[in-house]
Amino acid sequence: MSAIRRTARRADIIDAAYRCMAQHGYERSTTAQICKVAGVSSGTFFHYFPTKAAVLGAVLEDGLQRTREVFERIRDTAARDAVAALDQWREHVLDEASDENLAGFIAVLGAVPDNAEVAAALRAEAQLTREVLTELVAAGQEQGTIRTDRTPDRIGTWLGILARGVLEHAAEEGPVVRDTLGPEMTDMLIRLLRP
Amino acid sequence: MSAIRRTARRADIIDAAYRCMAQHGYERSTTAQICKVAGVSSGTFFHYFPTKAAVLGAVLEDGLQRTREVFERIRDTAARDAVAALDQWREHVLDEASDENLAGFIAVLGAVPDNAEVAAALRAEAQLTREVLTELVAAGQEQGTIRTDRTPDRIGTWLGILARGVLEHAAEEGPVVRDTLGPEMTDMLIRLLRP
Amino acid sequence: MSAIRRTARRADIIDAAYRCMAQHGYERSTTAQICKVAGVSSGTFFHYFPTKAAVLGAVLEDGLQRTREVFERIRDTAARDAVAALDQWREHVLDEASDENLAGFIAVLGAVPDNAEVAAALRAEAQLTREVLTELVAAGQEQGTIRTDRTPDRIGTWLGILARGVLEHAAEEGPVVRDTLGPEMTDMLIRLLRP
Amino acid sequence: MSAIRRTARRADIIDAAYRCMAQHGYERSTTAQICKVAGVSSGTFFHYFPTKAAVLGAVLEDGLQRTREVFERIRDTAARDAVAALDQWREHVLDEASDENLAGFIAVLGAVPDNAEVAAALRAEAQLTREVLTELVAAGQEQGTIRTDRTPDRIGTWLGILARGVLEHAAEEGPVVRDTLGPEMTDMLIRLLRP
DNA sequence: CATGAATGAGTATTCATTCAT
DNA sequence: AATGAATGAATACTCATTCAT
Repeated sequence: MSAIRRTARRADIIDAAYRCMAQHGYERSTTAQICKVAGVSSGTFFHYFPTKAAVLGAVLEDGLQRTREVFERIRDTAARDAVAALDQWREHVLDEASDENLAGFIAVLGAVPDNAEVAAALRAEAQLTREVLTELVAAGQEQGTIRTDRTPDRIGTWLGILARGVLEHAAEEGPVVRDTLGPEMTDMLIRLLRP
Repeated sequence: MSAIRRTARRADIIDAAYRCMAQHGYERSTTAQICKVAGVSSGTFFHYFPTKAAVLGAVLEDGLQRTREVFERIRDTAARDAVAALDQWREHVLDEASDENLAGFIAVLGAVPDNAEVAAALRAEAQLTREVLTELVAAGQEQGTIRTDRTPDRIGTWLGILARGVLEHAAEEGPVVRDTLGPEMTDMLIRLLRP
Repeated sequence: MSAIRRTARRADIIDAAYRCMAQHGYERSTTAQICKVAGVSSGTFFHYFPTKAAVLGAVLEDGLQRTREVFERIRDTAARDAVAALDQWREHVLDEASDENLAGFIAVLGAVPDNAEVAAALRAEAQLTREVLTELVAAGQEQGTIRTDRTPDRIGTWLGILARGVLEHAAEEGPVVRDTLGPEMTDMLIRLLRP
Repeated sequence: MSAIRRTARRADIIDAAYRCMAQHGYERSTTAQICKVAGVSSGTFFHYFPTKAAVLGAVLEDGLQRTREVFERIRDTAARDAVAALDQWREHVLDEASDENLAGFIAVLGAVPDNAEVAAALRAEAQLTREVLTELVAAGQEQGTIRTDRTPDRIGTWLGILARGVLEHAAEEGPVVRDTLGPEMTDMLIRLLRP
């Protein structure tokens, strides 16, 4: 069997797991259900992943990969123009909040299984976010567009808190009205960060 | 058996369920474990609660009761001094974030079981929070201490978002350092809300 | 529920497991089958034993208990009359060889699961057998009825080997014809042990 | 592909199965594991053997072949000198007991799958052993070196029992100390068989 | 009211075997 | 001939819930 098809199967399962867990949480998503959604047999499921927790790990790894790409671009922008980078980040947060599945999926992460891979992926994501935001704030401070009465690290932390709040809000309230939240968030950021 | 003892038993179970679920999530907290922590038999457990979901409902109801009390006081203060009320609310949020169990428990709520009682309690809590915050902001606007370029409802929503972010942050990072987060939050609120 | 009934249930399961495993071996005896034979549900099975291996452990523990009783009597006899004790032991071996289930059960023990309890029980049984046989031979040597050109330990070892051979023979050939094997065994022991 | 390579593959699988089963028993040796040890894919495995039981059958057939060769030689010797043949047989038993894998493999045979081929091989081995030993004893009786107060068949049976005991002993105690067991066994045989 | 033995549907996972490439 | 992806029946074990005592 070709490597392409093999990858496709794997991706199907990851995708199915993502959707199931976003809707019903980790524990209530049975492997049988994921198999059904992915259109594979239980045997195939365990051919690709040793345990159910491992698929969650793969889902997170996948998400981490996408986050890395987005943050890479934000990082590049920040070096030139922190305000523009901030706006990119804001768009990214709103994108996530608008993705119905993702918003639901975040909730899952409150009750993760004891699994090294899963824990590692979560830590990596948190670490990455923290790093990039801190860097972004530091750049803004140097460029004179962001207040300097707090350390980049602390301001970055609060940006993270804000993002989490928006995501949770979206998970609760359903698909967030982007047109409302977007401008409001811009306004908030200006007030919070201006020198 | 006296009504007092009956109530005590019930409270023991609720408390045990709260602690178990805060630590391991809803699904991974077994009734057996809750019974053990509460010091009762499974028979007794199901004597007081028809299902496992019902205990979660009771836990939430309990929390809602406490929230009501806190918010009642905040409401009273707001009528006279919205800024002072805001500070009370901020304290309340920090209290919650500092309560290790509660921070963990919030995470649970991402993956709740299909249960009318539970859903109702959650809705009531959200509704109450929204109402009080909106009211608080409206009062502040009238008193001239809060910006008036947005509706009380929208500003209230963002306060809610902020609170959720802090709670989630606490759940992830462990017991939050109050001394750091507290002043920063005050600063944030001032920047966000001043006219 | 009374302690008596509780013990009875446990005993039922142990007995069922013993019979199933004697007939089909450990791996091929499913818990479902054992439950059926014992007349209990799977829930009850796991209420009394944490794992399938644990029942095997209990079966062995049970057998060890019976072995202890038999060997206690043999030990007592040996102090006075080693030849008589030897005959008691021979009877015991033939009893075991005649028990169709037991003969089959011995075979199981070739492929035991990795389980501490099981391993311990097997070791205890082997140890006990070795001890008693060694003691018996030593007594016979003192009483002048057993050859003294080998150590009690070595002679005891060969008695053990003989017993294993008889048991295996019985497991293969079906219910052993006691009337044939009995006298022959006496003859063998005389030839092997006389001074 | 040449017949030689074909045979080699087959032999590899048989050898791998032998080693796996000797170590973990029949049920606990998975086809995947055997494939890995043999260095072939599952497809190849099932190309050469229709079922897992069939490989066990082949392993036994292989062993039977080797047994035949040994016994052929013993048979030849017996016609001239039963005592010498007995010593050859004793060496053979000790060889088997010293072979760590074989000793372990014997244990497997307690829990064999329901399979005609396997059963046939086992029966053939038992039959052959019985025949040769009976013949050997008969020759010894004619040569005046073995007691004549029992039939060759019964004496042969006891020799078989003894061999089984030694094998089981080896399986339990690990690699048997040949230097100890060898002379002792000679001594036993002399005592048991002399006229 | 309190207990804990009993239940059985449900779950993750294993593994011999098939078959398209 | 050789591969290894795919299958799905089978299995040990969990856990919310019931009910006789």
